[in-house]
Amino acid sequence: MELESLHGWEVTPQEAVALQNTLRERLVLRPPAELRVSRIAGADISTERGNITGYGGVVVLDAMSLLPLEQAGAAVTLRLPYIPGLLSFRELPVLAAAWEQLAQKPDLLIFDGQGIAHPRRFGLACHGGLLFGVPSIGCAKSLLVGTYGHLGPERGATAEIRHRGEVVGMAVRTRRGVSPVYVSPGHLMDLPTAVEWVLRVSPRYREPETTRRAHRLVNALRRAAHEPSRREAP
DNA sequence: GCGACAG
DNA sequence: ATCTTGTCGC
Repeated sequence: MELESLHGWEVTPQEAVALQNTLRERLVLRPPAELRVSRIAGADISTERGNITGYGGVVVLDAMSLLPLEQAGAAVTLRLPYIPGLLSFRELPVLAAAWEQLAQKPDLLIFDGQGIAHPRRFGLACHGGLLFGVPSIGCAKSLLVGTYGHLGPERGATAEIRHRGEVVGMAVRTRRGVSPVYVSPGHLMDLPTAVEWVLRVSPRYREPETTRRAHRLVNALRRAAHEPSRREAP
């Protein structure tokens, strides 16, 4: 039984921290031996300034062609503000609502945030992978913790992210001359496999195609709900 | 105590 | 993350 169901996401920041320290013990930082990725997905949310409703979405792509196969979206009232280190408690309720609508779950899920490159080694991708029971990767646009050394300018260049003496992730250059993305394992995943997949799904742009598709979906959902649909006008 | 701080 | 116009570069 998931601890989340016991608390129903109604947690204080203090309880959330305690929950992270407990759930972290369940992480498996190694991909299943039989892992075969044919469907790969991205998840993201979008909000308004007032921070009342969160629009979340998951987009599933064919792992080879990177073409969309299925997508699902949801709108949920956010319970927590953004608190560094507790992002999963803000985003997962709405992402879970979208995830449950998928007819066919993906083999791998990439989150827009950290995996174990986190103060308590339990970032969004760890929590989400564990909650959904799916191999997951964290791919963030900036660092939450840790530092890294020299990174070559060419696509494919990498540099280990270290935090408290441990390698927790990798800075990965997905496009020449552009700032890197920060990759770390979520659940049922290891760092080399995570880096390999992020590069594979980011053939042209800085961010993974999965993340880009999810980002576009949730922004469209938010605008459709906020902006009066002003289409037909005789 | 002071600064840092995914989205 | 969101709010926003123009602007620099391939």
